[in-house]
Amino acid sequence: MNFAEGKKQFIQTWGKLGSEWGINRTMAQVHALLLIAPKPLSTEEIMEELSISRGNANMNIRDLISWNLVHKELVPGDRKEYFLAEKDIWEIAKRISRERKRREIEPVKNVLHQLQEVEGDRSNEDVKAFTDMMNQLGGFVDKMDKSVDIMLSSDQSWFFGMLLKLIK
Amino acid sequence: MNFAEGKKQFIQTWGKLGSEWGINRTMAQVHALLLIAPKPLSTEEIMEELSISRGNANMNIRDLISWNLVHKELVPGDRKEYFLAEKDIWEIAKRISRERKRREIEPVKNVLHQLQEVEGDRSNEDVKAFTDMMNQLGGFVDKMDKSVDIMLSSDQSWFFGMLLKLIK
DNA sequence: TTGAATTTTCAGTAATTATTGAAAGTTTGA
DNA sequence: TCAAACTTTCAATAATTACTGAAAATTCAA
Repeated sequence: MNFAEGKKQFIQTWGKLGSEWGINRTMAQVHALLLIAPKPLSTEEIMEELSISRGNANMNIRDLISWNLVHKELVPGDRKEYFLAEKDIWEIAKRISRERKRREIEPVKNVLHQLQEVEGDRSNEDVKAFTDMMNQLGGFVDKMDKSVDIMLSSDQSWFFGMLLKLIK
Repeated sequence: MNFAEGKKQFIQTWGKLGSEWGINRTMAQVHALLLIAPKPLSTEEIMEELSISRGNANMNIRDLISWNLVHKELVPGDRKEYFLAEKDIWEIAKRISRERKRREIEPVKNVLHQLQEVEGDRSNEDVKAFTDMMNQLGGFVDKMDKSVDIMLSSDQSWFFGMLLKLIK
């Protein structure tokens, strides 16, 4: 496979993976493009490479910035903004984890804790089943949340070293 | 909060979480309903509780079965099929992980390995950046994949015990 | 200040994804 | 073997999500 084909396939694959995990396909494609770019790219270049409109490019770049995966780069003597992606994969994983935790896990955690306190006849089997499940889920989400905290304060080799040390 | 409100909120919350993670909202809601049901439910009951059509209920139940999260239960002397969800949260987490690994991670892993072999001028900075990123991503996905394997062969208390033992 | 360059917004539209409901298919007891 | 009970399929439709492009807002050099 040559470079041009490889690039195209990477952008496609990353976009598909993103959409399978609830991330806008185009945002993932912009991310893919920036991940393999040796230099910062302008909005124009991103529009051009992915054949998307200015509005679309702008919104998805902003979104990537709000995930801390991309930042602006200012080139002296140039009015345009350029964009550069974080390239370290462990750092990328941490930033995605941090945002998903904040945006999606913690709100659910709070709801589950609320739901552990529903009032109702404890001898009623529906209420019993509900409360049991809320307790189980609440406990699990708490542990997941703490696991993410550990990961966020680790470096890659320590983290995987610990996790994988028992492979046969 | 009373039971009826709590149930409604749990179904809503689980559906929202699912959709944020790329899972059909209704499938997640059917799952939520079955998770808190003390007995197997029929298609009719699911349609009724969630106000969805027969076709929709049927497709999402099939989907949950294909994820190994739900199975059929046959009641002697009854023609209808009833559905029961796996209730153990660690088992649920494993089954979801197993399927996402199989359906989404492994295909990406294979593509990334392919992409590590793109032909091209190594002195070209675009090619260099591309290859470096494919190597980094390939290595990372391999480690994630192995981590999931460990998790799949662990029990909950061992897994979290190991992971959380270093919390200050 | 001014105005050209650039970025952002957002109403309208397109594309994608999910749902309905009725017809076709299957199963099972008599 | 029949036919009622039940499940599955899928074309049509609805709902949701994403995208465009032009206008508005912003920035900045002169």
